[in-house]
Amino acid sequence: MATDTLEISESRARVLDAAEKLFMERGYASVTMRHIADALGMKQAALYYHAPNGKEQLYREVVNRHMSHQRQGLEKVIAAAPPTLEAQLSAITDWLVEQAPVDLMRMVRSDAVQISESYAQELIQQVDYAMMQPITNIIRAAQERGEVRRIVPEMVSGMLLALTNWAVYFDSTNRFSITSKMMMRQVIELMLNGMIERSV
Amino acid sequence: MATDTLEISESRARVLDAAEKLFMERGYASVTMRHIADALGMKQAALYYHAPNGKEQLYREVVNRHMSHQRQGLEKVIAAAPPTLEAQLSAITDWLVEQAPVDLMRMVRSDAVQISESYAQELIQQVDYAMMQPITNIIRAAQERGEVRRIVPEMVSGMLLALTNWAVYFDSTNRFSITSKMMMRQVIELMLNGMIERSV
DNA sequence: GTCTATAGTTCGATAGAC
DNA sequence: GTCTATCGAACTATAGAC
Repeated sequence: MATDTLEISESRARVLDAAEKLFMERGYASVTMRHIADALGMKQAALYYHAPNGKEQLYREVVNRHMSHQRQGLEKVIAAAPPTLEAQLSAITDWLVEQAPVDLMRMVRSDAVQISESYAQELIQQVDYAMMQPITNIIRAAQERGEVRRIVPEMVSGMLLALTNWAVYFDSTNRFSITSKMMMRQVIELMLNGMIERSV
Repeated sequence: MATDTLEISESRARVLDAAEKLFMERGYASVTMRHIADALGMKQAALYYHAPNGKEQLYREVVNRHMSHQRQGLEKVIAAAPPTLEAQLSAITDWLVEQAPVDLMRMVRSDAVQISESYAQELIQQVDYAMMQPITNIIRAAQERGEVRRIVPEMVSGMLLALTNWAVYFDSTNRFSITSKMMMRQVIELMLNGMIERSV
């Protein structure tokens, strides 16, 4: 995968940056090659010098680079975090909200599907490897330390990804005076301790 | 709003049904008037007899009807559920997963935005009124009964919507041998009691 | 590397016959 | 109510000058 991604030719990175920003914000169908070219300050046809294989392949390369970036970033912040579950989960959600907002569900169910059904499956695998696995691993480790109850760890990591996406979206609607990062701290606290009043 | 929605002329309902199914599955931009006409077994031009105000207005009417449907359904199942928090939350998620899968985040951030920025704001209001409020109310009631800790209730209802959307999506990827309804039961149990091992 | 020009499609929407 | 035919706009992509 991504033989081109190895050559980060500076100008190629600029193209991928502009394409990523637009694809992730508006979705595959809504973004035209003209939009991307405009963002780069060039004409639509000139973009085909940098993306000679067309829009579809450009989207694939954007996703490949993004998932690679996520996997590396997650592994890095997890390794750097204190070895407690709450600290690690906070480090993860901090990292995720700092990245450009990504709607994983829309990517799989709307964007990837209109490229091809098989690509949607491929994207699911990429998300699994790049984003789910690193989180699942620390949940499982906490279970083995006896800190966490018997719960399917993949369920928890899926929840965390879904809730982070939602927090970023929620923040963008300006309904609360709280940042998405702070909101996720509260979400983590809630997931760890539950909603139920226990003061007795 | 929705002066036309009052006349449920049977054939109009068929058009809205077909449009809703496609819009909710693929998103506004990816669905063409031809797709909708095909689903109804008619030619693309014939669809304009039923939707004379075009694609944009058709989407708005689909959303209006859907939100009205959600509000009525939520109020109904909440009223019918046993007066305990867990039973009411389960009734809510049961209802939500039984409906056609809806990606609220994509609707606001991708679909509505390309109609107009102001329509995106309007849709946020509709989601608030139709889906957030009914759930927020029962969280707040449980807090007043002393069952639930001091948490912003809107945060909990937002989480529940996000997680239900995610569970339906997750189920559609066929990764677990568990239905989204059962998955949401476990999610509710986790949200109530937390992940932390308390056996001591 | 970027441009103009344009081919080839597809889309939303309208006109008019039946 | 549904059809055929078509217009104008927007999109992907290519060709070729500079």
